[in-house]
Amino acid sequence: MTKNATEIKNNSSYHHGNLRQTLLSAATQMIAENGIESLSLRKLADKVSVSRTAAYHYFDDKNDLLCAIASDGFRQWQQLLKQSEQQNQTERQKFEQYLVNYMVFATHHPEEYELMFGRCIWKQAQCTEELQTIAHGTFQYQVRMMEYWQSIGLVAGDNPLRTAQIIWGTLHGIAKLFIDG
Amino acid sequence: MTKNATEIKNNSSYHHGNLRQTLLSAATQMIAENGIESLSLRKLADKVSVSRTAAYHYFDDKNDLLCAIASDGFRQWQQLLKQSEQQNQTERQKFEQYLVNYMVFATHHPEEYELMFGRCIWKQAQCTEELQTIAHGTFQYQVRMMEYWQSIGLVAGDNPLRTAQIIWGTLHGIAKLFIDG
DNA sequence: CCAGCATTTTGACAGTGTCAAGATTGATTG
DNA sequence: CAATCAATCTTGACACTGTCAAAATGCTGG
Repeated sequence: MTKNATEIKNNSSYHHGNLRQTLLSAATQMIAENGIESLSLRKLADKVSVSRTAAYHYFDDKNDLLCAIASDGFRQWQQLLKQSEQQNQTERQKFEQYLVNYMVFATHHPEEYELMFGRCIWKQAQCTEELQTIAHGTFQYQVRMMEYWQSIGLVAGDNPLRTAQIIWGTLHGIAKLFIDG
Repeated sequence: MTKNATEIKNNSSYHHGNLRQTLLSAATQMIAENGIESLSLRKLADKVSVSRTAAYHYFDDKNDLLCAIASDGFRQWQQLLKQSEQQNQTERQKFEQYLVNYMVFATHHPEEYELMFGRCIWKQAQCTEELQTIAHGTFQYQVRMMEYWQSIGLVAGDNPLRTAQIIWGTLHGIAKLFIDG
């Protein structure tokens, strides 16, 4: 039973303290353990020792909660991108690290990855403003990296958007193959 | 209200006649229209004018029904593969047709495609024997095609399994990008 | 005609998301 | 300090879901 600081509950009080964060991290953990589809708001509430509808004060919806988790995932992932950009020396190393990072993230957090890129959120305009923004941001970030790599001739082609799309698609496909088998 | 022969119901009788096929095609249609997640056995039963648990005589489970639909999808797809192999002349045409067919199938039947390749079936051993067999078959079929193409030098590489995996992954990724946007 | 069988229905249960109304508490102001 | 208020959490309720057990129905061979 490992608890980090965000999961501490003020036991003695009716009010929780920081329920929103607690819900988010508990839900993320449950998803990582048992998959997205086996996460229910009620089980989540049980785990956090709170009533079944408590989450509705912080999230419109179950979908809204999932979007928040996915947003966190994108934040985390973008941080990973920046890291790999700083920790390596040659541009080629950075590019390779970029590819590797993608696969590592996807295979180490398969359920969260599925949540971020899978249909269950993006299908029909169920996507939060916030999620859309941050996801778009990370994609733009990658397009800019690609643009630079193409400008210095490290990657072939002259249409960074298209190239990024293809590479993303390829990595996504391979990652799914790895995950699903 | 277009009905094909498989959807005809023997209205006057308690017994349906060919409920299994009727369920399958009605479910396929509903999935194509409103997505996988909005298909419920009860709505399906309503649409077919039959009681909610009638399907359980033909399918163990909701999952079993989905697997049957996916199996049909694979059959249909494999037929498409064979067609493209016969209708074209040069090997290069055949290869290109193979790639095109994949994308056409994925973008024309996005929901069925999602069902076939998405997680909702393949996740945790929820996959039917039949589905596993036929899916494996179509994949093997493609590996053999790839093997041939590599043997005549049309496609680079000498490991058909690996190459097929990569191409599959790539196509899958790009298809998902097309579908989800 | 009737017994047995395949097929379909009814009843029931637990689980789910979600809304409306109430209960509790910490903070704010007079 | 006490009263009020707003934020926070809980209870009750509803419709919907998948699924099981038991009953009902109709077809079919003897």
